[in-house]
Amino acid sequence: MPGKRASEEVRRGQILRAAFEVASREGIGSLTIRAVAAEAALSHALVHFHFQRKERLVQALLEWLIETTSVLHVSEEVARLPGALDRLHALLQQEMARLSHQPRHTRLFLDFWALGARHEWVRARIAAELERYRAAFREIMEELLRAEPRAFAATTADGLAAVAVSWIHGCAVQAMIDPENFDTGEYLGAMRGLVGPLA
Amino acid sequence: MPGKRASEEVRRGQILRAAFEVASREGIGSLTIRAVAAEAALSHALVHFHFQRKERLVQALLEWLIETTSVLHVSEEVARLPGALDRLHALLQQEMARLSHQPRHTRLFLDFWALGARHEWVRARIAAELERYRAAFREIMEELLRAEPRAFAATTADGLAAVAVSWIHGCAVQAMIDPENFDTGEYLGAMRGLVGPLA
DNA sequence: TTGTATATTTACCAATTGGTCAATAACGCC
DNA sequence: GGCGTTATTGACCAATTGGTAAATATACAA
Repeated sequence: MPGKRASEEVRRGQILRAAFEVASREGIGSLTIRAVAAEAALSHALVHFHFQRKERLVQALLEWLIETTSVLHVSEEVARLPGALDRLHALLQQEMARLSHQPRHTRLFLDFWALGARHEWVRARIAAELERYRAAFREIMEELLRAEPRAFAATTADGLAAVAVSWIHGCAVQAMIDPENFDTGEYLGAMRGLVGPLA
Repeated sequence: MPGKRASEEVRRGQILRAAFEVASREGIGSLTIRAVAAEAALSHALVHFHFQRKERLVQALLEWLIETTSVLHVSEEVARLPGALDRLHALLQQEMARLSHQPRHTRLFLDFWALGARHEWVRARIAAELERYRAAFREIMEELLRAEPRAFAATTADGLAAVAVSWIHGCAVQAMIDPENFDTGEYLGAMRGLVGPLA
């Protein structure tokens, strides 16, 4: 006996939010259509009706995750900082704060990351997002090189951006597995100590 | 009709190697007792006989993985390098090389890492290993601080070790998801450019 | 050879899973 | 109110899964 109807758009959003709840709580490996349906208080057949195959639901969930994760948005406030180095520091700090403020998003991203090692479409999608991330850092690094050409003579903007991205991701996985020993201030201070003296 | 017998030790090793094959090929999520048994050309009941529950097999696999991964072993050659900074560079280079030379181990580690976000015993085991890893780096960093007290005045050995570990792990996950854009030389060169000028 | 311990297997069970399908009720339209 | 469209549901299916138990062949000792 069918319940109340809803538009396709509303229903899909509702199901995707439920999928996020289940996946972030139990892991993508434990994401079942039935669990999602139960979370959304719907029948599992309805999930099939809106997403056809399970793979498409997971695909849509990855898109949803990418869209709803506030990743590397250079805010007005940060952009208005005078020195390129200060902007870099602010950006690193902002990204580290994000890891702590959206822990479920970060954890789920790690899940997809692991999934990407086996499923080509996941790998490609994340690689594309990774490229955007790297490009945003590269921009800042180019400014930095222009501002302080002598101090950073030994490196390139690409290289510096790569280091920054690697570092952020390393922090993400460590914060996940060993949160007690993860001290944002210490990590940031050390990075500042490394980059700062050059300028 | 039972096949040839084998000692418990031999058989356990055989099963664990099969488990590694399956897990590294298809992911931990797809690791089933039957798949492992098929890989080892044994009956699935025998796997149960030797490991009781599936969780124990996965547990044993994590131990096996940690034991057989050549992680951060400071070789004689590296230890004999004169400068602390040179030793650090050599160590970073060695760790990056490991990521490329044991890609299946690295991938499987990432799988366990993601698993650790949901299973306490995985998290605790990896956190312990992470602490060992960090401690090894801390040792080098302390030497570095002793050798160049003025250059690294703004940081601590703990902080520097944390940055190094974060960076290595960030490289690991990036190399996994986006191998085409992962250039060891570039990454290493940029890190050298950051740390080198200080000394 | 006979007997015993156990490593190994086949057969089986219950639960879960992705997926399909026909029945049905809610909704907009006339 | 009647009617067609379709979102929604429960029932069902086949495959896979972790796990158990009894049967059986193997290795080894007496």
